[in-house]
Amino acid sequence: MASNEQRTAKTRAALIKAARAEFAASGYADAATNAIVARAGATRGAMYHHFRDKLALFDAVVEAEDARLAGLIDDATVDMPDAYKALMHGIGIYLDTAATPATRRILMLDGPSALGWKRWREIQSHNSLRTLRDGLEAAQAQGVLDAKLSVPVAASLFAASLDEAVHVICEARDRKKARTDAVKAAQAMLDGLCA
Amino acid sequence: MASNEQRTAKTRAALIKAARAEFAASGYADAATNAIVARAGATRGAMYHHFRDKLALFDAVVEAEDARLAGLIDDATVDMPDAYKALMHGIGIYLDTAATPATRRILMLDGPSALGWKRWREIQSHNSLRTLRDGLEAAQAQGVLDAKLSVPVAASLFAASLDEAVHVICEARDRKKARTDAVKAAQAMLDGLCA
DNA sequence: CCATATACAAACAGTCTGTCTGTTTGTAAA
DNA sequence: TTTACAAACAGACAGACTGTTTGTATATGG
Repeated sequence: MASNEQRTAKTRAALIKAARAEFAASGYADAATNAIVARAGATRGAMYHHFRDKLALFDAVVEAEDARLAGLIDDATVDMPDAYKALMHGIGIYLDTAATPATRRILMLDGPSALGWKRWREIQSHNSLRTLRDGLEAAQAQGVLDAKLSVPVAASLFAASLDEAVHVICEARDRKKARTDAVKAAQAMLDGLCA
Repeated sequence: MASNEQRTAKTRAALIKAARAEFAASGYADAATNAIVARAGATRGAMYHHFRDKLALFDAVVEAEDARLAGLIDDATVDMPDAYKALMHGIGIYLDTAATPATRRILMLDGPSALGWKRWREIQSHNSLRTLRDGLEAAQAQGVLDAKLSVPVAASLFAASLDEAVHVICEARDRKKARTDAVKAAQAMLDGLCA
């Protein structure tokens, strides 16, 4: 009927999707593997066959989530020659996409704590953080960004303030106003990096 | 012999101190209450008498830790009339103090995940984040900081990049160089807020 | 068709949290 | 000072959850 490859792909995908929902709803610590496999229509046996442990499953979810984010940003900025404009546009996409409960909880709340900062940043380095680093590098090449700055460090610090902006926006009573304030502050800081 | 008040103070202090060490060593999730009370020379019964649950104990540890941080910054900047200089000096203190394993793990890794971003920021709002907000407000009053920016929002975003700087410094092979790079980027962003 | 590896199922042991019950110690009024 | 009560603490217990282990079905390659 189904080849092993197909079975594996199907089961893994179902588990990751279910895990994403469960981790988003309960947080990493309180998400029971039982609830995950139930939602996926699988068993714990299958889960522990495909993933070393609960953390490995979470790792896969984080990776998928951040890759999705990076894809959205890439698509939206791929044909923007002006580095500064592309950066500001990418920031907007990031703020709007990451400000969903699931992404926020998984990527920027439980991610660093569960995976450790190092592994968490390593995942982002290939995905969402890469888009920002590429943007800053382009800006530096165009002479917009201060040549004396370390791009990786500046990208990390700036990315962190964007993550914080997501939290600020999500918890604000007036999200619209919070978003404008946050964008204003982020732009000011970006301009500072460009001085 | 010992009054109830004294007993309570002694036990609570011992528990918080032991919990700090245990949370720092194992992280919030993997720190067993058994290990905490053993280190404190107490029992789980005593612990659950003084704290609603493990999370309440963690909350107390976070609060104490952030208060300590704020105190250090306050002391170091209290008699600096120039707002900008005080900010830069405070940033240095923050980077050096928060870059210890215990503070980093408890305050900036497990804090947001375990307590939730809202509660975590609420604690910092009274302590370390307050020192930064006060500094930015003073800068705005002195006409240094852009008057159009929302100080609370700018403080949050900037604080997040400082937290990130701590991670970057701690994980870098060359901490010295990482610190200079981070300070450079942070100063550039601060200057952007001042433009 | 057979032997083996892969995919999955279910029971099991160990750990840990929060609660409950019981005991000791302090406090305050009679 | 005795007595009644409340606070501080100790230890046992139940429930939940993770990771492992053992067993079974399905696919794959010879």
